[in-house]
Amino acid sequence: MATIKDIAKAAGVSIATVSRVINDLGGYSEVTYQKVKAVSKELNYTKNSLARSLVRKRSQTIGVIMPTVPTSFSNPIIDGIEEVAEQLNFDVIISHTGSASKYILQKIIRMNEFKVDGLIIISSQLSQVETAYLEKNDIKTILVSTMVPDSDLPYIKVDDYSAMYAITNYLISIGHRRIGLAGPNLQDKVAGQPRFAGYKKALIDAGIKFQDEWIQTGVFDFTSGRKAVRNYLKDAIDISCICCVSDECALGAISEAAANNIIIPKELSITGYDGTSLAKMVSPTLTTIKQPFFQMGIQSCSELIACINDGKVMKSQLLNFSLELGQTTKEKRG
Amino acid sequence: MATIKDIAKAAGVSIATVSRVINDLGGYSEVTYQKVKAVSKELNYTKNSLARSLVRKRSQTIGVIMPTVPTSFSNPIIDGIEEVAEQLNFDVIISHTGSASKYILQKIIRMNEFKVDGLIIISSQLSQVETAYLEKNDIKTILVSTMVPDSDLPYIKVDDYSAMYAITNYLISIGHRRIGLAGPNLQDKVAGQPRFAGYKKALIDAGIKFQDEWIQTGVFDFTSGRKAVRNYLKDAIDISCICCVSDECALGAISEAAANNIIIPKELSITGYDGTSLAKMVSPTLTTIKQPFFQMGIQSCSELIACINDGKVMKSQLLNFSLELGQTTKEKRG
DNA sequence: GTGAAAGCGCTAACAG
DNA sequence: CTGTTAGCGCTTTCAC
Repeated sequence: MATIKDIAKAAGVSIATVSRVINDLGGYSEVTYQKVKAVSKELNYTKNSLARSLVRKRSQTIGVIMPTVPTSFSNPIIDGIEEVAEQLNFDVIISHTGSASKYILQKIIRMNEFKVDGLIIISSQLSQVETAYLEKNDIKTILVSTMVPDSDLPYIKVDDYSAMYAITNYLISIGHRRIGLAGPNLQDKVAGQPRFAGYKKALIDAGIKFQDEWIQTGVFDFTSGRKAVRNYLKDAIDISCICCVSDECALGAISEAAANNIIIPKELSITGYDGTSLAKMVSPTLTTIKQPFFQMGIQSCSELIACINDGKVMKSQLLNFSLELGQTTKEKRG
Repeated sequence: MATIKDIAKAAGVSIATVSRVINDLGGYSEVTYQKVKAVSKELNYTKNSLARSLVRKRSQTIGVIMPTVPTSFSNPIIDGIEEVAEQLNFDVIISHTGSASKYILQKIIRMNEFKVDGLIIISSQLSQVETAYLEKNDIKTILVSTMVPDSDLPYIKVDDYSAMYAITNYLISIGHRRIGLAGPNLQDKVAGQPRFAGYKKALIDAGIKFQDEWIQTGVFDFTSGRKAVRNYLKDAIDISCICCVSDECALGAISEAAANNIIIPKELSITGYDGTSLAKMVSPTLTTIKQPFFQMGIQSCSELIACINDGKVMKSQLLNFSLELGQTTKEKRG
C-alpha cells in the first residue's frame, strides 16, 4: 500500500506535488507530471479516501438507507441515485435497515460516523427519535417515497391520496360498485391513511355508499393480501374487485383467490400499487399505480447534491404517477 | 461536531483519557468516566470513523458488491451478511453494480479506497481485470453465488450442475420425456455451462436422447424465458415441460405461455431456479431449486471475518440446495 | 490513573 | 513550478 510519501520519495519530488498531479490540480511541468504518474502506477498506488475525507471535511459520498423488501422496488430508485451521483462525482454507499426497518436509527448513526455528506432515506417510517437525531446532527437528508408529517424534512414521492383515488376511480369507471380495499395500515399517516382516504373519496364522488366491511387492514405485504381475501370469503362479503395497497399485497390476494378457484379477472378484479418490475412479470399482469421510481432517485439525489454543493434548500416534490393497465381487471356489467 | 479535543477541554482531562473512556478501554477512575460520558453527551459527540480507521489501519467494515436485478434474490444474502457482521462488530456497506454488472471494477476500486477490511461479491461475473486488481491490491474477497474458474478466489455457492440435474430428474420422474431448457448462456462457464451439463446428464441417465432444438439459450432473465417459449411455438417443437435457468426466466416463460393460452401446468410444466421469495408469491407457485441465500450470507461473512480477524484462509463451500415443489409442474402420463 | 507526543495519509495555505 | 508546514480527529506507545 504505497502512499503519496512513497511516491514523492521515488519520484524525487515533494508530497505536495504528488498530491497535485494525482488530483489534476495543475501547476506542474509536463515532466514532473509524467514522472509522478509513472511512479504511482509502478508502485500500484491507490488513494486513501479516509485520509482525504478527513482533511477535506468532505467525503464526496452520499448514504442511502433502504428497507429490505421482497419486491425490490428500491432498485430503480438506487439506479437513479447512482446515475446522478456518478455524474456529479459523488460516491454512494447503501445500507439496509432489515425487513422491519428496525435498525434504522442505528444505520443513520453509522452513516453519520462515516461522515457522508448527505443522506437519502427510502420508504421507511421515521419516528421522533430518528428525526431528532438527524436534526441535532445537522445531517442533510431527503426522503424518498415517504415523508414525516409535521416536519420539514424534504421528500420526493407521489401523492398517495390522488393515486389511490385514481385507481379506485378507474375500477368505478369500468362498472364496479362494490370495491374492497386490502392491506392498508390505518395507523400509518404517510401511506395508509391517505390511500384509504383516496379510495373512500372516489367511492363517495361516485355516489357509492362505503361499507366498513370492505376494508381489510394490514401491513402492505403479501400476507396482508392473502388474509384480506380469506376474510372476504369467510364473511361472504360481496365485492367484485379489490384495491390492494401494494403490488406485493395484490400478489397475496391473487394467491388466495387462486387457492379458492376464483378466476381473475373474470370473477374478481384486483389492482396493485407501486408498478414494480414484477407487475409486468406475473401472469396475469397487474393493473397498478406506477410510481416513477427511477425519477425519484434522480430528483432526490439532484436535490441533495445541490444542497451539499451550493447550500440550496431542498424542496419537496410530488411526482406524477400513472395508471398501468394490466390483466387483473375487467369491466363489470350489470 | 464536537471532537474528543472539545470533550477533553470541557471535562478537564486529556484527549487520551477521552479516547479511553469512549472506547471502554479501562484505566480510569469512575469519576473521570462519568464526567467524560456526561460531557460527551452534552456536547452531542459522535465519533469520526474516518479518523479512527485511518490511524487504526482497520475500518471494521466489510463491503458488499451486488448486481441490480428485478428479483431481489440478493436481499436474503445481505440479511445473512448483516447478521454475522453485526454480531462480530463489523459494519457493512453495499454497492450496486448496475444491471449489467458493468461498473464492477469501478465499485471494487471504490471499496478499496474506502479501505474496507474485506469484500463480498455477489453473483457477478469477474473477468481477468477484476481478479488481477483484487490480487494486486491484496483485497480479502469472497464470492457468493458465483466463482471464477481457474482462480483460487474462495466462493460460497451451490453446485449448479447437481441442482439442474436434480430438477431435470424430477421432471423425468413424473413422466416427462421431452424437456426444454430455457435461458442458459452457454458462454458462461460459471452458471450457464454447468446447468446445461446437469440438465443433459439427467436426460442421458434416463435414456432420453437429447435434442438440440430443446435448448433455447439466453441470459437468465425474463425476456429469455419469453423468447424461449415463442421459439418453441414458432418451430412447433414438441415438449411437455421447460426447465428454466432462473425464476425470472420461468416467469417469462409462463408469461408467453399465458399469451398463447397455454395452461400451466396442465398443458405445459415449467420449473424455475433460485427459489426467491417470488416463487411462492406468484400463482401458480413455482416448482424451483431453492438456493440457501440467507445461509450463503452467513457463511461468506463468517469466512471473511475469520480471515480478517484471525488470518484464517477462506475455504470455498458448496451449500445444499433443495427442490421446492410448486404448482407449475404436473405429472405426464402416457 | 492520566497526559504528552508521535503519527495514520492526505490537503491546503504559504513561501519561494 | 515546487517544497515546507500545519493540521484533519483519532489511537497508541511511553512516561509519570
